[in-house]
Amino acid sequence: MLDLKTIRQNFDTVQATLNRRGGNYDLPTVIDLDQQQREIEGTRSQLQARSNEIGKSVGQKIREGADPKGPEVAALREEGNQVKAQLGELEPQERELKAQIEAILLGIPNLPSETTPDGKDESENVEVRRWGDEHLPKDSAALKPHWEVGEGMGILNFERSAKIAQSRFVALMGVGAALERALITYMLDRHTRHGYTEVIPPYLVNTASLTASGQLPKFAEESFQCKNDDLWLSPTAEVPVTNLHRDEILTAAELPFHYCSFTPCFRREAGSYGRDTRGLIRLHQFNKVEMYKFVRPETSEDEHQALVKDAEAILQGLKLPYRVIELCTGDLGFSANKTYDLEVWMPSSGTYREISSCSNCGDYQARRANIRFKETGKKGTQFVHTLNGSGLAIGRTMAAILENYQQPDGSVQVPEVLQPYLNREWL
RNA sequence: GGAGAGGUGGCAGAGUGGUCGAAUGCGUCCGACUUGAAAUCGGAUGUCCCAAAAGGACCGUGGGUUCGAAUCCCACCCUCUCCGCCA
Repeated sequence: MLDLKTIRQNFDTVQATLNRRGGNYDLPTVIDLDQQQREIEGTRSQLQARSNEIGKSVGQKIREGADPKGPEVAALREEGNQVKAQLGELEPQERELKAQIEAILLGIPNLPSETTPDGKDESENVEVRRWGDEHLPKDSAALKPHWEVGEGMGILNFERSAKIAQSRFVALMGVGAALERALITYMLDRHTRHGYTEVIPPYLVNTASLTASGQLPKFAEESFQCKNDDLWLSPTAEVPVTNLHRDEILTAAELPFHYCSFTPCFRREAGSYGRDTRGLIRLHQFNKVEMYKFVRPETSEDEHQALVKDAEAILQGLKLPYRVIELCTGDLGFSANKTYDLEVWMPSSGTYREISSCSNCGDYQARRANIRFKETGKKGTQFVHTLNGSGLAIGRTMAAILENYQQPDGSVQVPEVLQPYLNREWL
């Protein structure tokens, strides 16, 4: 959520920065409503002050021995009732205005960072670097797509999953399930060794949590909802982990918090009918290891770079070729001010596919979630900065392994770093 | 699912109609004592709105009673304990 005070004081700058994303955001209305609200608040708080005064003096008079039913007290009561009647009109107006402002603000995305490149859509994203050209498979043309490999080996089963649930689900069988588990463990082991605290959060989250991290109210159709309860299936560990510290005041000394969290993720993928219909790329349920940081504002840019490196380390460990893309303003996610995507090489299609997205959300989520920190000895509080990044999406990692480690004879080699976890060299 | 208890400041915990934004303890900060530290003593210390003063809001949430509500009434949410069931 953007800071109302900032919008008020730097209207033109905020509007211009927001425009870099494209799209239309109704800031003038916010300002207008805010002005109305503040006017009413001024009047209301004066009336409130008078009402408080009356209340106090009634009490005092009675204590001093005035007749509670006498004319002196009755006059005050009468005035009190009048003030109250006026308040009764103003209060609902003010509440309504505040609600309208809040509703609009919750629908406005984060401001892009100054360093985020301008662009209208993903075609204008900027490649930052590539890694692992020496690991590119030799004869890509002969390689099969990962679903054919997996189904051929009997480790991926899409048909039966459609029977159990729907399309866009998969069952992992035998060594496929073991590979999934090995990847999860490998990633968590690596991140915890580098100072991330492992978290297994609830996979069902309430409306307040989804609002805090930015999925609601705008993207309700993207999440699965439990009809009988105020609960949704979490679309990413980012949601529960953000809310670990919702409505908390942390102390400066305990920051930063670095978390890593393995969770299943559930997404309706509404509006992506027909895209990536085969394979592991776009499923309603997938596993992911997420990294998440709560940091002091002045460190967030460095923490962001480090986060990307931590995600890259997984791909490098697996020797999977990838490139790093910086998203342009038009492709930036709702809560992010700056995002790097990691895209892994998929030989069967000859393309790089997103396997990790590492975002700096600045204080945007922290405002929505009301997560602040306090400097000991200093007055007041500040919002923390939050960052999140996949480290990595497990299903897509498996897809990349099945394709990149595929041999001409159809067998698949196990990446070296996973061999200890799987106790085998070949799938 | 049945019965009961409870939600108060960073934490613990008092407060059952006005003098309560809220005792006390812990924690934190400043100072004294000390070579230094601990202990001890003195003082300070909630958050939010408003540019700020003044003022206002906030004792789970939302309503109600009252001149006046942390305190009384209603509804809802959540937590805990016991019983039952159960991974």
